[in-house]
Amino acid sequence: MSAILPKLSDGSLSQMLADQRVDRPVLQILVYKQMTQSEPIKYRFQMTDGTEVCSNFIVILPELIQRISRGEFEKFTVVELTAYTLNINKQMERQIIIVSDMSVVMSGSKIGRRLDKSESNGPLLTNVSLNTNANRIEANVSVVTTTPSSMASRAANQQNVCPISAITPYFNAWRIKARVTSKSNKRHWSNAKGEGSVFSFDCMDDSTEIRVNAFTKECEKFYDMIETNKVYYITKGTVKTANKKFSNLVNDYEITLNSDSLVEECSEMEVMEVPKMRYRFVQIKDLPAVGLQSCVDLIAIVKSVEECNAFTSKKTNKELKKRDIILVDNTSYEVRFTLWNEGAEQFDCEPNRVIAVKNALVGDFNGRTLSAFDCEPNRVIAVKNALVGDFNGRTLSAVSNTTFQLDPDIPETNILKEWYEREGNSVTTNSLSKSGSEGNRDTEWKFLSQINEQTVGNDNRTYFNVRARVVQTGRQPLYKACGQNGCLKKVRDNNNGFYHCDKCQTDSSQFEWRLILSVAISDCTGEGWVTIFQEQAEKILGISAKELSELQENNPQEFLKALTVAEFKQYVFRIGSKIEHYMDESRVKSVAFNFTPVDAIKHSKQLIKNINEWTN
DNA sequence: CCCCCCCC
Repeated sequence: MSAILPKLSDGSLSQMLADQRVDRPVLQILVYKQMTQSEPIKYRFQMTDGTEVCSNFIVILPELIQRISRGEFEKFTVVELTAYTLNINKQMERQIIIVSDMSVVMSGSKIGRRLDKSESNGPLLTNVSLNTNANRIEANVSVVTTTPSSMASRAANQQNVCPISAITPYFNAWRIKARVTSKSNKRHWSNAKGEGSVFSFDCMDDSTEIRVNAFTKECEKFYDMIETNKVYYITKGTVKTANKKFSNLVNDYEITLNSDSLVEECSEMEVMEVPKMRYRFVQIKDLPAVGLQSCVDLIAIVKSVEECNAFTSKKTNKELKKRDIILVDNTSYEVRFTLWNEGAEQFDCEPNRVIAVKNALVGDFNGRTLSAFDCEPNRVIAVKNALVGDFNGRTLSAVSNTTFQLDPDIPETNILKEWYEREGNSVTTNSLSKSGSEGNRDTEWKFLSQINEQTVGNDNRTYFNVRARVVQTGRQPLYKACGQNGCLKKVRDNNNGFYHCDKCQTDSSQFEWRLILSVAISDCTGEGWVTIFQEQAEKILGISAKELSELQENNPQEFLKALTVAEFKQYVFRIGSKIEHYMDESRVKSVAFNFTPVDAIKHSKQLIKNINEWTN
């Protein structure tokens, strides 16, 4: 092998395990495997620094797991650990290294064997001193605990901060640095077990989000201190399985503060790197595929704002206030979004602004609607965590942790504004919030094994909702189409610079790249192939047919990467199936008409019910 | 150890 082999950071493992911070150690992967079948998926890696071997590298972050699925970290690959955290697992009495980011230095197939010490980089400190980026300086200073300075204490603060996604009930040495995205009111409760007060807040870092609860003593201690949008270090607390009844965040766990808990506000300097807000936007058009009572985030134009009305609930006799606003996005679909009580009174936004909503509740009154409860309206335009409901269609509601942002500083805002100015303000929109049964709510949920000649109609398409994982994508999705007068027929290359269309009977030097993508999808009962056409194919791959064709011609590696972005992700697909008869057999053929990524749907009671029915 | 996610 003539290639220059990468140098491993010899000695780094013993330092790392002794809790001495090593910045960006270069290690070789010897083997890895998936730890459990259950969610969340975790991987355990065995790595070497040339001398020592450690089998306790754990990968939890979805982004990294996706890269594992794509084969990026094959055997013998040399990687640089760009972010890791050492944790002492008390139950198992051993150290675990949580890897939250790593990059490939050289692929395993190029190296082809285990590297040993003679090929490593010699004493580690030499390696460290070669580099002078900010992280490295911090890493070095943090070891010098005998000479405290502001630098040193800041470095000490940063030390052992782990991503929220690494928090599980199985170790308690975590320390997170997180932004508070919403804070509840203080509530009093009394029942058979006693009485007390409680409040909760949602925290976010660049890995994920988590709900934090504080009861009675901790409620009094921390309620005034916690402020929305501020960043805190939090350490010590009881980690338990999240109660989905009270939380709509995408996290299996939540934290309850206890008497050992420490909460410390971050200095100005330190808050910068914690993201302001994380969204998983769903398009309005796709709301029908979203389960009722789910929560979604979306970004939209505020088309109109109705009056705030007060009325008395017939069910509870409670005095309620509500305000409806109409949201529209560049799918040309609109939905009604209902704000409640203070949120309804205080909402102050002229039409035609862009709104991003986090955590809206999806319902179905006269189509799909969104609603919000007692939310503090910021001057914002993105909705996070809207709840999907089901009164006569689909609606969106805001719940207590729903937030919005007006004209958020993200690329989607400009895309929407441009669309609205160009055509959106004049286009006829399809409302998901009107009477009738449009949308997918009447579409039956099926497992893949249930889609067969008994369930599929003979002549027309039968529509189903399925939740499935993409396990493979076809490698030849592009074709040259005629493109004249809306003709999308495949053309034949005359090999003289002209392309012949059988349908139009023309030869033209022009053609249009189009997509017919085949994907193999799988659920817990079976698998099958579905066809995805142009617009939906561009959407699932996140690239236009034209851009993809350029990659195909100029960059085979990037082409393959672009083709496989959807692999191993889960979606809810709305598919149409029909039986096609051939000479000696008949086959069920399916087309995916739209889809929603499952991680954008959060928890859906409909899906959970469906799965429970199947498994019981 | 706690909240109902409300209305048409």
